[in-house]
Amino acid sequence: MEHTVTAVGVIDKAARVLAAVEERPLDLAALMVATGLPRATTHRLAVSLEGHGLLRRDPEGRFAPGLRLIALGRAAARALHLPEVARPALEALRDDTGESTQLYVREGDRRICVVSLESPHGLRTIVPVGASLPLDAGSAGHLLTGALDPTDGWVESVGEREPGVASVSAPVRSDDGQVIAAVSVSGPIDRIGAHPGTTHGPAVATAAARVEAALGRVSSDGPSSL
Amino acid sequence: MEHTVTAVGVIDKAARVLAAVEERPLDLAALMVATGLPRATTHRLAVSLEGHGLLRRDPEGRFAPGLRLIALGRAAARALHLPEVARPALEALRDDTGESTQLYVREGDRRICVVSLESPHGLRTIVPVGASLPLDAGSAGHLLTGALDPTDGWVESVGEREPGVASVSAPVRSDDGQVIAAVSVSGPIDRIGAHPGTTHGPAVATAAARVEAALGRVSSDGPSSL
DNA sequence: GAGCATAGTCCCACATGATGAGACTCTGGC
DNA sequence: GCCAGAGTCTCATCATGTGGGACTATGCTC
Repeated sequence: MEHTVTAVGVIDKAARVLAAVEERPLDLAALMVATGLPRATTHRLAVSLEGHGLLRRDPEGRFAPGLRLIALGRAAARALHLPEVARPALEALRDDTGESTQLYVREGDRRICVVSLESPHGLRTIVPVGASLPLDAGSAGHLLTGALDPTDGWVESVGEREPGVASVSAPVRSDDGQVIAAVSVSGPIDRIGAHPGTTHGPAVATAAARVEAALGRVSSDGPSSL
Repeated sequence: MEHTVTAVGVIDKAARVLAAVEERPLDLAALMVATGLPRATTHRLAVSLEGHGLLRRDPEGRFAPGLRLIALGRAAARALHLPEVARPALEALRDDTGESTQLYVREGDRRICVVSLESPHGLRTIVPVGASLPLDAGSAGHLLTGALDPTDGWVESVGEREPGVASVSAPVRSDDGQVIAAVSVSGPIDRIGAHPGTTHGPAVATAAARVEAALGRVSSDGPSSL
């Protein structure tokens, strides 16, 4: 795997250690293999990261991501101001399509609605801000697992989360390709049809791209999979 | 502010940089002041961290926590297996008190229920796993803001989240004192009274301590505020 | 219980990578 | 147009990180 090289070699190595344990906790030997570093170096870096709470030992003594990363991850999400930054694009999407629009972010194995704008139609989908929904139902949920990489830039679902409701979603990605949010349009099948992506997909993808642009510089100058 | 010193000075400095931007984004000058590092050093470390996605520039060019931290924070939360590890303690608490018990974690400015065990009583509070609730109502919400440090080890609330419902919560902390979850007992005021902490507080605090113990080595050997 | 392989930890001579003062360019305020 | 201070970059210096190997601990096999 390609590794980012910067002007500070120790940080490069430390980043490799953090990346190595992201998938699953590793003992020292496995961490050596995963990072390609000599044992003494691996040990010294891991213990230093542990000292700062960036790694921890699980009950089996293996190295795992540390709890400081939870707090720092929260700080990163907070600093993004995603709901505020995304709102204009979702308003335009609501006005353009006439349907309810939402923005979801992933939290653990669920998704949380962080922006919700309702359609003027009498019959409309209503998702309150703060609503917690599963990942395995609805177009936004599928996107937020990161397992989909839609070639058209959007995915649709029909009747998955709720009978009679269809939705289209597009991913908001960081510069390194990670899905950080999903923009959605949703409405009754009777009005938006069984293939809402055909009609609304491009507009949803455009809104997601606008959110990405509005976020400005997001994440590193590192390798991008976009 | 005291800084952790380990065997790798560059990681010590990088951790200071990450800590400095946790509260709010900082430009280079402010980051110098916050970390006490010379400008060239600060710049070089910040750009290297940015290269790995651990920092990013916000639209004003200030350094902020990077999006890799969101993914790593998720990995840290996942590796903890908190719901599974906490379940036995919550079962014992439910059996001991006869009331519904829950475990909440913080997500942004809300809290999510990750374990929910219901009382055998016909009249009982029901919070589904996955429920997303605000932080400003209910004992668990107050705890998860991190602003409370209850001397008795628990806090109670009455009728805040829902009329007729009272609750007691105790914090689950990492070794460095951060609140990572809240253990709660909740039930109708008519049965558990207007001061449920008097009756159930010690048991809730004990359950939280059991969860902490069950987590084993959690976070660093760094300075503890406990 | 002995033997062995491999885990984790630590030491230290040495090579090299990080340091930081200062030079340089850019930008915004006056 | 001037200036202060932002951000970026260079490079001589030396302090630090490196990594081979020694050591201890642990778990497994016989």
